[in-house]
Amino acid sequence: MTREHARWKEHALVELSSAGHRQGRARLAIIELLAAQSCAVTALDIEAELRGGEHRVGLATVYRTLELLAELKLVGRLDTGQGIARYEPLLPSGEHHHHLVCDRCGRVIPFDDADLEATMERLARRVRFEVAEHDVVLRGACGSCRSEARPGRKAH
Amino acid sequence: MTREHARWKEHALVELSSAGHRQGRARLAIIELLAAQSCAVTALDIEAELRGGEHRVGLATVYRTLELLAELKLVGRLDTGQGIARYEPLLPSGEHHHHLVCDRCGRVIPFDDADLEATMERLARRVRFEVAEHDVVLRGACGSCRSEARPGRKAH
DNA sequence: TTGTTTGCAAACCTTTTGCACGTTA
DNA sequence: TAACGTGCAAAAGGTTTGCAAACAA
Repeated sequence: MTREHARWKEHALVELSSAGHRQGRARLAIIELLAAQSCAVTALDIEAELRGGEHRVGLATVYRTLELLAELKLVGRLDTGQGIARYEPLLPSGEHHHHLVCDRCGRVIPFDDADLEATMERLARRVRFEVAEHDVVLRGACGSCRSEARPGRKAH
Repeated sequence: MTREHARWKEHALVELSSAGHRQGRARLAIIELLAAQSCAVTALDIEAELRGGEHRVGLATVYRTLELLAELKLVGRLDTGQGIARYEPLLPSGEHHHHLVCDRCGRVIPFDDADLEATMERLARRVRFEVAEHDVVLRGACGSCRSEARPGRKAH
Protein backbone atom coordinates (compact mmCIF):
# COMPACT_ATOMS: atom_id res chain seq x y z
CA MET A 1 0.00 0.00 0.00
CA THR A 2 1.52 3.30 -1.08
CA ARG A 3 1.61 6.37 1.11
CA GLU A 4 -1.21 7.85 -1.02
CA HIS A 5 -3.35 4.82 -0.40
CA ALA A 6 -2.71 4.78 3.32
CA ARG A 7 -3.81 8.39 3.33
CA TRP A 8 -6.92 7.46 1.39
CA LYS A 9 -7.93 4.96 4.03
CA GLU A 10 -7.72 7.54 6.79
CA HIS A 11 -9.52 10.08 4.64
CA ALA A 12 -12.28 7.59 3.89
CA LEU A 13 -12.82 6.69 7.54
CA VAL A 14 -13.00 10.35 8.53
CA GLU A 15 -15.41 11.24 5.74
CA LEU A 16 -17.55 8.26 6.57
CA SER A 17 -17.99 9.20 10.19
CA SER A 18 -18.43 12.90 9.56
CA ALA A 19 -21.23 12.00 7.20
CA GLY A 20 -22.83 10.20 10.15
CA HIS A 21 -22.11 6.63 9.20
CA ARG A 22 -20.87 3.89 11.45
CA GLN A 23 -17.75 1.90 11.00
CA GLY A 24 -18.96 -1.66 10.74
CA ARG A 25 -16.82 -4.72 10.33
CA ALA A 26 -17.63 -5.17 6.65
CA ARG A 27 -17.12 -1.51 5.79
CA LEU A 28 -13.73 -1.46 7.39
CA ALA A 29 -12.66 -4.61 5.59
CA ILE A 30 -13.83 -3.24 2.26
CA ILE A 31 -12.10 0.10 2.76
CA GLU A 32 -8.88 -1.64 3.70
CA LEU A 33 -9.08 -3.87 0.69
CA LEU A 34 -9.74 -0.91 -1.62
CA ALA A 35 -6.83 0.96 -0.11
CA ALA A 36 -4.55 -1.88 -1.15
CA GLN A 37 -5.64 -1.80 -4.80
CA SER A 38 -3.65 -0.06 -7.46
CA CYS A 39 -6.43 -0.20 -10.02
CA ALA A 40 -10.15 -0.78 -10.36
CA VAL A 41 -11.71 -3.96 -8.98
CA THR A 42 -15.18 -5.48 -9.29
CA ALA A 43 -17.61 -6.14 -6.46
CA LEU A 44 -17.09 -9.84 -7.05
CA ASP A 45 -13.33 -9.43 -6.76
CA ILE A 46 -13.83 -7.81 -3.38
CA GLU A 47 -16.22 -10.47 -2.15
CA ALA A 48 -13.87 -13.25 -3.27
CA GLU A 49 -10.86 -11.61 -1.66
CA LEU A 50 -12.70 -11.09 1.61
CA ARG A 51 -13.94 -14.65 1.67
CA GLY A 52 -10.48 -15.69 2.70
CA GLY A 53 -10.62 -13.46 5.79
CA GLU A 54 -12.02 -14.17 9.21
CA HIS A 55 -15.60 -13.19 8.48
CA ARG A 56 -17.54 -13.66 5.31
CA VAL A 57 -18.85 -10.44 3.78
CA GLY A 58 -22.08 -10.63 1.84
CA LEU A 59 -22.05 -9.51 -1.75
CA ALA A 60 -25.00 -7.23 -1.01
CA THR A 61 -22.93 -5.50 1.64
CA VAL A 62 -20.12 -5.02 -0.82
CA TYR A 63 -22.49 -3.31 -3.24
CA ARG A 64 -24.11 -1.21 -0.54
CA THR A 65 -20.74 -0.08 0.75
CA LEU A 66 -19.47 0.76 -2.70
CA GLU A 67 -22.61 2.76 -3.38
CA LEU A 68 -22.12 4.67 -0.15
CA LEU A 69 -18.45 5.35 -0.84
CA ALA A 70 -19.31 6.50 -4.34
CA GLU A 71 -21.89 8.92 -2.97
CA LEU A 72 -19.25 10.36 -0.67
CA LYS A 73 -16.90 10.65 -3.67
CA LEU A 74 -14.49 8.29 -1.97
CA VAL A 75 -14.52 5.77 -4.78
CA GLY A 76 -15.07 6.10 -8.48
CA ARG A 77 -17.16 3.73 -10.52
CA LEU A 78 -15.88 2.69 -13.90
CA ASP A 79 -17.63 0.88 -16.73
CA THR A 80 -15.14 -0.82 -19.00
CA GLY A 81 -17.73 -2.02 -21.47
CA GLN A 82 -17.78 -5.57 -20.21
CA GLY A 83 -21.06 -5.10 -18.41
CA ILE A 84 -19.37 -5.20 -15.04
CA ALA A 85 -18.77 -2.17 -12.85
CA ARG A 86 -15.33 -1.58 -11.40
CA TYR A 87 -14.47 0.57 -8.43
CA GLU A 88 -11.33 2.32 -7.27
CA PRO A 89 -10.30 4.78 -4.56
CA LEU A 90 -10.51 8.46 -5.49
CA LEU A 91 -7.43 10.03 -3.99
CA PRO A 92 -8.05 13.24 -2.07
CA SER A 93 -5.34 14.94 -4.12
CA GLY A 94 -7.50 14.56 -7.19
CA GLU A 95 -4.72 12.59 -8.80
CA HIS A 96 -6.12 9.87 -11.00
CA HIS A 97 -5.49 7.63 -13.96
CA HIS A 98 -7.43 6.22 -16.90
CA HIS A 99 -7.72 2.74 -18.34
CA LEU A 100 -6.65 0.49 -21.15
CA VAL A 101 -9.02 -2.45 -21.58
CA CYS A 102 -7.88 -5.50 -23.50
CA ASP A 103 -10.68 -6.81 -25.72
CA ARG A 104 -9.18 -10.25 -25.72
CA CYS A 105 -8.20 -11.12 -22.19
CA GLY A 106 -10.30 -8.50 -20.40
CA ARG A 107 -7.33 -7.12 -18.49
CA VAL A 108 -7.68 -3.54 -17.24
CA ILE A 109 -4.45 -1.55 -17.16
CA PRO A 110 -4.08 1.93 -15.68
CA PHE A 111 -2.20 4.78 -17.36
CA ASP A 112 -1.93 8.50 -16.91
CA ASP A 113 -1.02 11.34 -19.19
CA ALA A 114 -0.53 14.99 -18.29
CA ASP A 115 -1.30 16.11 -21.82
CA LEU A 116 -4.63 14.30 -21.67
CA GLU A 117 -5.52 15.92 -18.36
CA ALA A 118 -4.75 19.37 -19.74
CA THR A 119 -6.93 18.67 -22.74
CA MET A 120 -9.76 17.48 -20.53
CA GLU A 121 -9.56 20.66 -18.49
CA ARG A 122 -9.79 22.85 -21.54
CA LEU A 123 -12.66 20.74 -22.74
CA ALA A 124 -14.51 21.01 -19.45
CA ARG A 125 -14.40 24.80 -19.75
CA ARG A 126 -15.59 24.72 -23.36
CA VAL A 127 -18.76 22.62 -23.07
CA ARG A 128 -22.14 23.87 -21.85
CA PHE A 129 -22.14 21.35 -19.09
CA GLU A 130 -20.89 21.30 -15.53
CA VAL A 131 -18.26 18.58 -15.65
CA ALA A 132 -17.72 16.78 -12.36
CA GLU A 133 -15.52 13.97 -13.62
CA HIS A 134 -14.26 12.32 -16.76
CA ASP A 135 -13.43 8.79 -17.82
CA VAL A 136 -11.23 7.80 -20.70
CA VAL A 137 -11.13 4.18 -21.84
CA LEU A 138 -8.82 2.94 -24.56
CA ARG A 139 -9.83 -0.41 -25.99
CA GLY A 140 -7.62 -2.76 -27.97
CA ALA A 141 -5.04 -5.47 -27.47
CA CYS A 142 -2.61 -5.52 -24.57
CA GLY A 143 1.06 -6.40 -24.95
CA SER A 144 0.67 -10.11 -24.20
CA CYS A 145 -2.41 -10.61 -26.36
CA ARG A 146 -0.94 -8.68 -29.26
CA SER A 147 1.98 -11.08 -29.46
CA GLU A 148 -0.10 -14.23 -29.11
CA ALA A 149 -1.85 -15.71 -32.13
CA ARG A 150 -5.38 -16.19 -30.81
CA PRO A 151 -5.76 -16.47 -27.06
CA GLY A 152 -9.09 -17.41 -25.61
CA ARG A 153 -11.16 -15.18 -23.41
CA LYS A 154 -9.76 -15.14 -19.92
CA ALA A 155 -11.34 -12.76 -17.46
CA HIS A 156 -15.02 -12.09 -17.04
CA MET B 1 -31.97 11.70 -41.21
CA THR B 2 -28.86 13.62 -42.22
CA ARG B 3 -26.92 12.93 -45.39
CA GLU B 4 -24.25 11.22 -43.27
CA HIS B 5 -26.81 8.93 -41.74
CA ALA B 6 -28.43 8.05 -45.03
CA ARG B 7 -24.98 7.14 -46.24
CA TRP B 8 -24.44 5.02 -43.14
CA LYS B 9 -27.54 2.98 -43.88
CA GLU B 10 -26.34 2.17 -47.41
CA HIS B 11 -22.88 1.43 -46.10
CA ALA B 12 -24.28 -0.88 -43.45
CA LEU B 13 -26.41 -2.83 -45.91
CA VAL B 14 -23.49 -3.27 -48.28
CA GLU B 15 -21.11 -4.37 -45.52
CA LEU B 16 -23.70 -6.74 -44.17
CA SER B 17 -24.18 -8.54 -47.44
CA SER B 18 -20.52 -8.56 -48.38
CA ALA B 19 -19.84 -10.26 -45.08
CA GLY B 20 -22.27 -12.95 -46.21
CA HIS B 21 -25.26 -11.99 -44.08
CA ARG B 22 -28.86 -11.80 -45.21
CA GLN B 23 -31.10 -8.82 -45.00
CA GLY B 24 -33.93 -10.00 -42.80
CA ARG B 25 -36.95 -7.97 -41.81
CA ALA B 26 -35.74 -7.26 -38.29
CA ARG B 27 -32.22 -6.33 -39.36
CA LEU B 28 -33.48 -3.85 -41.89
CA ALA B 29 -35.81 -2.25 -39.36
CA ILE B 30 -33.04 -1.97 -36.79
CA ILE B 31 -30.58 -0.50 -39.28
CA GLU B 32 -33.15 2.06 -40.40
CA LEU B 33 -33.91 3.00 -36.86
CA LEU B 34 -30.23 3.38 -36.01
CA ALA B 35 -29.71 5.51 -39.10
CA ALA B 36 -32.29 7.93 -37.77
CA GLN B 37 -30.55 8.39 -34.41
CA SER B 38 -28.28 11.28 -33.70
CA CYS B 39 -26.84 9.72 -30.56
CA ALA B 40 -26.55 6.44 -28.71
CA VAL B 41 -29.67 4.39 -27.92
CA THR B 42 -30.25 1.31 -25.78
CA ALA B 43 -31.49 -2.07 -27.00
CA LEU B 44 -34.69 -1.47 -25.07
CA ASP B 45 -35.17 1.89 -26.80
CA ILE B 46 -34.94 0.13 -30.13
CA GLU B 47 -37.35 -2.63 -29.16
CA ALA B 48 -39.87 -0.12 -27.83
CA GLU B 49 -39.62 2.05 -30.91
CA LEU B 50 -40.07 -0.93 -33.21
CA ARG B 51 -43.05 -2.19 -31.27
CA GLY B 52 -45.08 0.55 -32.88
CA GLY B 53 -44.27 -0.77 -36.36
CA GLU B 54 -45.97 -3.44 -38.40
CA HIS B 55 -44.10 -6.39 -36.98
CA ARG B 56 -42.89 -6.92 -33.49
CA VAL B 57 -39.13 -7.43 -33.20
CA GLY B 58 -37.91 -9.64 -30.41
CA LEU B 59 -35.51 -8.15 -27.91
CA ALA B 60 -33.17 -11.08 -28.49
CA THR B 61 -33.04 -10.20 -32.16
CA VAL B 62 -32.21 -6.61 -31.30
CA TYR B 63 -29.26 -7.77 -29.22
CA ARG B 64 -28.11 -10.26 -31.84
CA THR B 65 -28.28 -7.66 -34.57
CA LEU B 66 -26.42 -5.09 -32.52
CA GLU B 67 -23.74 -7.65 -31.74
CA LEU B 68 -23.38 -8.43 -35.44
CA LEU B 69 -23.22 -4.77 -36.42
CA ALA B 70 -20.66 -4.14 -33.72
CA GLU B 71 -18.50 -7.00 -35.04
CA LEU B 72 -18.63 -5.44 -38.48
CA LYS B 73 -17.64 -2.09 -36.94
CA LEU B 74 -20.90 -0.60 -38.12
CA VAL B 75 -22.06 0.39 -34.67
CA GLY B 76 -20.20 1.34 -31.56
CA ARG B 77 -21.10 0.15 -28.09
CA LEU B 78 -20.97 2.67 -25.29
CA ASP B 79 -21.18 2.22 -21.54
CA THR B 80 -22.27 5.38 -19.83
CA GLY B 81 -21.90 4.01 -16.34
CA GLN B 82 -25.58 3.38 -15.84
CA GLY B 83 -25.22 -0.35 -16.35
CA ILE B 84 -26.98 -0.22 -19.69
CA ALA B 85 -25.20 -0.47 -23.03
CA ARG B 86 -25.90 2.11 -25.71
CA TYR B 87 -25.29 1.75 -29.41
CA GLU B 88 -24.77 4.21 -32.22
CA PRO B 89 -23.82 4.15 -35.90
CA LEU B 90 -20.11 4.40 -36.66
CA LEU B 91 -19.81 6.65 -39.66
CA PRO B 92 -17.61 5.29 -42.45
CA SER B 93 -15.64 8.53 -42.43
CA GLY B 94 -14.34 7.63 -39.00
CA GLU B 95 -15.86 10.83 -37.73
CA HIS B 96 -17.19 10.35 -34.24
CA HIS B 97 -18.16 12.09 -31.08
CA HIS B 98 -17.96 11.52 -27.36
CA HIS B 99 -20.52 11.88 -24.60
CA LEU B 100 -21.63 14.04 -21.74
CA VAL B 101 -23.76 12.09 -19.25
CA CYS B 102 -25.97 13.97 -16.82
CA ASP B 103 -25.84 12.38 -13.38
CA ARG B 104 -29.20 13.83 -12.50
CA CYS B 105 -31.51 13.27 -15.45
CA GLY B 106 -29.48 10.56 -17.19
CA ARG B 107 -29.47 12.43 -20.49
CA VAL B 108 -26.65 11.54 -22.89
CA ILE B 109 -25.40 14.44 -25.01
CA PRO B 110 -22.86 14.12 -27.83
CA PHE B 111 -19.94 16.48 -28.35
CA ASP B 112 -16.79 16.49 -30.39
CA ASP B 113 -13.45 18.20 -30.04
CA ALA B 114 -10.56 18.21 -32.49
CA ASP B 115 -8.05 18.95 -29.76
CA LEU B 116 -9.21 15.88 -27.87
CA GLU B 117 -8.87 13.68 -30.94
CA ALA B 118 -5.34 14.90 -31.55
CA THR B 119 -4.46 14.18 -27.93
CA MET B 120 -5.94 10.71 -28.17
CA GLU B 121 -3.87 9.98 -31.25
CA ARG B 122 -0.66 11.02 -29.55
CA LEU B 123 -1.65 8.95 -26.57
CA ALA B 124 -2.35 5.88 -28.69
CA ARG B 125 1.19 6.05 -30.04
CA ARG B 126 2.67 6.48 -26.61
CA VAL B 127 1.17 3.51 -24.74
CA ARG B 128 2.39 -0.08 -24.91
CA PHE B 129 -0.96 -1.22 -26.17
CA GLU B 130 -2.56 -1.56 -29.58
CA VAL B 131 -5.41 0.91 -29.38
CA ALA B 132 -8.41 0.08 -31.54
CA GLU B 133 -10.82 2.66 -30.18
CA HIS B 134 -11.33 5.14 -27.41
CA ASP B 135 -14.27 6.39 -25.40
CA VAL B 136 -14.44 9.58 -23.43
CA VAL B 137 -17.30 10.20 -21.03
CA LEU B 138 -17.75 13.45 -19.13
CA ARG B 139 -20.08 13.18 -16.17
CA GLY B 140 -21.80 16.03 -14.40
CA ALA B 141 -24.86 18.25 -14.69
CA CYS B 142 -26.41 19.25 -17.99
CA GLY B 143 -27.64 22.76 -18.73
CA SER B 144 -31.23 22.17 -17.60
CA CYS B 145 -30.32 20.32 -14.44
CA ARG B 146 -27.65 22.84 -13.49
CA SER B 147 -30.11 25.73 -13.60
CA GLU B 148 -32.64 24.00 -11.39
CA ALA B 149 -32.26 24.84 -7.72
CA ARG B 150 -31.13 21.66 -6.08
CA PRO B 151 -30.44 21.97 -2.35
CA GLY B 152 -28.45 19.13 -0.90
CA ARG B 153 -24.96 17.84 -1.40
CA LYS B 154 -22.26 20.43 -1.22
CA ALA B 155 -19.75 20.29 -4.04
CA HIS B 156 -16.38 18.87 -3.10
C1' DT C 1 -30.84 0.71 24.31
C1' DT C 2 -31.74 2.24 19.65
C1' DG C 3 -31.05 2.83 15.18
C1' DT C 4 -27.57 1.22 11.85
C1' DT C 5 -25.27 -2.42 9.48
C1' DT C 6 -24.93 -7.02 7.93
C1' DG C 7 -25.77 -11.60 5.61
C1' DC C 8 -28.90 -14.39 3.33
C1' DA C 9 -32.26 -15.23 -0.03
C1' DA C 10 -35.14 -13.66 -3.33
C1' DA C 11 -36.24 -10.21 -6.72
C1' DC C 12 -34.81 -7.45 -10.60
C1' DC C 13 -33.00 -6.03 -14.92
C1' DT C 14 -30.20 -6.36 -18.80
C1' DT C 15 -28.23 -9.53 -21.86
C1' DT C 16 -27.55 -14.31 -23.76
C1' DT C 17 -28.94 -18.83 -25.25
C1' DG C 18 -31.99 -22.86 -26.88
C1' DC C 19 -35.15 -24.08 -30.00
C1' DA C 20 -38.86 -24.44 -33.38
C1' DC C 21 -40.77 -21.79 -37.00
C1' DG C 22 -40.29 -18.32 -40.91
C1' DT C 23 -37.67 -16.23 -44.46
C1' DT C 24 -34.03 -15.11 -47.58
C1' DA C 25 -31.07 -15.92 -51.39
C1' DT D 1 -34.58 -25.93 -50.83
C1' DA D 2 -31.00 -25.33 -47.55
C1' DA D 3 -29.25 -22.14 -44.60
C1' DC D 4 -29.87 -18.38 -42.15
C1' DG D 5 -32.77 -15.22 -39.39
C1' DT D 6 -36.46 -14.46 -36.04
C1' DG D 7 -39.48 -14.64 -31.94
C1' DC D 8 -40.51 -16.63 -27.71
C1' DA D 9 -39.31 -18.51 -23.44
C1' DA D 10 -35.98 -19.65 -20.31
C1' DA D 11 -31.33 -19.07 -18.51
C1' DA D 12 -27.57 -16.41 -17.08
C1' DG D 13 -25.02 -13.00 -15.02
C1' DG D 14 -24.59 -8.65 -12.26
C1' DT D 15 -26.95 -5.69 -9.02
C1' DT D 16 -30.68 -4.40 -5.75
C1' DT D 17 -34.01 -5.14 -2.15
C1' DG D 18 -36.60 -7.27 2.00
C1' DC D 19 -35.95 -8.85 6.26
C1' DA D 20 -34.44 -10.67 10.71
C1' DA D 21 -30.38 -11.04 13.42
C1' DA D 22 -25.94 -8.85 14.83
C1' DC D 23 -23.72 -4.84 15.97
C1' DA D 24 -21.80 0.11 16.83
C1' DA D 25 -22.33 4.13 19.33
